[in-house]
Amino acid sequence: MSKKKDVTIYDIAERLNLSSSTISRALKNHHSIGAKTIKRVQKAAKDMGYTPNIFAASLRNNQTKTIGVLMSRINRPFVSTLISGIEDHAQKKGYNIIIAQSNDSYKNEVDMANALYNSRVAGLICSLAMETVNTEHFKQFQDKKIPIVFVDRTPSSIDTYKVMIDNYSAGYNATKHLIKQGCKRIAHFAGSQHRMIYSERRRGYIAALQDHGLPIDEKLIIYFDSLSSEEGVKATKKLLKSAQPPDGIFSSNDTTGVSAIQTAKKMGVKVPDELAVIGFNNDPISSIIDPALSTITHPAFQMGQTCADQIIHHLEENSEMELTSITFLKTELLVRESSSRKSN
Amino acid sequence: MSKKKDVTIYDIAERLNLSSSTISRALKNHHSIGAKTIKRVQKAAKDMGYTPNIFAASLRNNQTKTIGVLMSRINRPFVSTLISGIEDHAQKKGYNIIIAQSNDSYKNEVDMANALYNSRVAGLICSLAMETVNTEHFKQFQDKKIPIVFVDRTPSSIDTYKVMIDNYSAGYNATKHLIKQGCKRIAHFAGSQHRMIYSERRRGYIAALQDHGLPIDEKLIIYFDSLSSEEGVKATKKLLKSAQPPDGIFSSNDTTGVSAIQTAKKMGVKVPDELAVIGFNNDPISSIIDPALSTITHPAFQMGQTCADQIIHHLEENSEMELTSITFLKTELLVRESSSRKSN
DNA sequence: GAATCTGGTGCAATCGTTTGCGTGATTTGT
DNA sequence: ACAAATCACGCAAACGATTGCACCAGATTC
Repeated sequence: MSKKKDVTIYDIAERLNLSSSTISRALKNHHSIGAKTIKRVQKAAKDMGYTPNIFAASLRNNQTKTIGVLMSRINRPFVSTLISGIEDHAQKKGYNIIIAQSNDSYKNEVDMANALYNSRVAGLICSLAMETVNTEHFKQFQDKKIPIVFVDRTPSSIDTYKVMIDNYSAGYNATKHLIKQGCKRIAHFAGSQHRMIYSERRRGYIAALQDHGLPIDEKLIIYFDSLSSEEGVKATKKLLKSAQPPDGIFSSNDTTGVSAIQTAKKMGVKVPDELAVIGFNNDPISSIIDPALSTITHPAFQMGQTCADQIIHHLEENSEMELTSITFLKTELLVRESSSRKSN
Repeated sequence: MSKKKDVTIYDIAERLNLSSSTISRALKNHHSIGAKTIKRVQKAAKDMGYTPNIFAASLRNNQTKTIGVLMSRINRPFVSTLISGIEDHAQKKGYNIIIAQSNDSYKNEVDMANALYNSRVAGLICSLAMETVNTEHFKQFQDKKIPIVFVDRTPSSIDTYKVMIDNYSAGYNATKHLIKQGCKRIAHFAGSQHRMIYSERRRGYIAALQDHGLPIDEKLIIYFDSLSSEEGVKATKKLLKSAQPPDGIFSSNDTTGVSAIQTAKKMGVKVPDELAVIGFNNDPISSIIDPALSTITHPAFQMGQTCADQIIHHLEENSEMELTSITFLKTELLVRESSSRKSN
């Protein structure tokens, strides 16, 4: 019935005949408080079931222990694992995370960024929506010195913390691997070129072809809007039906890579012998498809941890200077059947 | 450099020669404030870039617009989609969600529950860890009248909001489907029987067998700890090598269902003709495996929305009475090749 | 013209923590 | 033994929004 009032430091103070200031300090082991007093206070606090009121503290200090996380969509293997990593590290450091998703819409991203700003998060971890070009909505954070770390889908227009993989090298290696398998006409499933992760993968693909004396054929580069499975099927069909079909595909994600395999099989094209395929991300589906899809592995969980670490480190060291840094995490080429030609 | 102070209602008051109370009221369209004043105030607020300080408000009102979400693991298709649904609805209603994961450990669940409690969330949405038996850690929420909705993995020991599917019927239907396909010896991959969702699926399985005059063979029921793919492979091998191998498997999730298919294929057992398989959840992998895995579909996103709706509705209507209700969402039998015998 | 309303606004206390500064009491140094 | 340093703690003012109550001018009523 009666809403039990929470116990406050005043209640403890009264019980112990001390002042609230002493309680406050004792609770945080302040050195100016006697050791026995600290003991007494902490014991009393526990006994009385004291819970600090974070609102009062946040109000007073004008800061929180909450990190905002803004992603395109939560329910994708890479993203959910990333978040899992963020949560893991944040939790260990005593931070909460509050999450929001843009659904890859620019408008939503802006709205959510504003909402997180209004929630007065201590820091922000963000992966851009597919659509986003303008990044004005992040300026408010910068103005208030709220650290931002962009992860995976990073903007080139903002200098701040970035955690990413070397998409260029990954794209290069994936393509090179196909070349080594004997592919001569390698197609590329490219994502939105606004997003650096995709343009870099494409750049790696191009460079690998060039370095190995293969021609660049723009007809072999298919640009996707969302890299969805439907798009993958459509593109594969078109490619395989064309006059000079490819003998290899480097796909910017696993979803479309899997679609390529499925479509090829349906059309009677042998994978990997007539068409070698490699994807990107190492999603669960990549190991389930038959033949299993070769891919590039992301250390998603670790990326999440790294993001959280960067933010928290910045917050705690209050290093106003080094507001920018780019961390690259290792990727690996994971060769499976979809690109392993027996002849090799 | 200089930390720009946030603009407060006092700043607006000063600018407009009004009092802070008037500003506060005008900002919420309080009826006792003149219409022109409201206009002026709101315009000034916008112009000055006013952002309400949620800590001050929360402190004063002793309530937040934040919902805690406690899940086993975030990076699983079902869970991440669920969260996506929660976020979607919460956002529309102006609530934030803060998430935590137990990693299916009881100890973590307790810690996280406490952390969320200390964060003073307005409500809690939780899906129990595999291990959890004791639910003491939720009592504090109940004592403070903080609404809880359990989703999917619900406890039987607490009367509160619950959002779930009818696992009994789903299990019954899945099993019945296999029977209709001509299966005579149907195995069941069962999850932890502490979790009602798994015991109910098992109960449905048993009932379906009985209703159709098939014997119950405990040797055909395999109890899993985590329903992981490794466990799935092991169990399938054992079953198929046994003296009387099953001709059908009803698996409590898709992960082990897929493992069963893979293992059967590897062992030269034809799916579905020699072994029909049906899973649960409709994870992405279920449609990728060849033959595609029949399964039971969960409306995960909608479940998330429903959870958020229940909490928020409770919060806003302040209905102290109806503290309990169980919502069942529809599941559907999704028949794919892994259980479609040609003869039918 | 006095009394009563009413719409519009201000006063001041409150929520619980934090913290700069001040003050007694005890210890140290010489 | 006395000044100085150290220790342990309390006072009181913030932090920004909310809200019960009081207040006042003008409108209405008799």
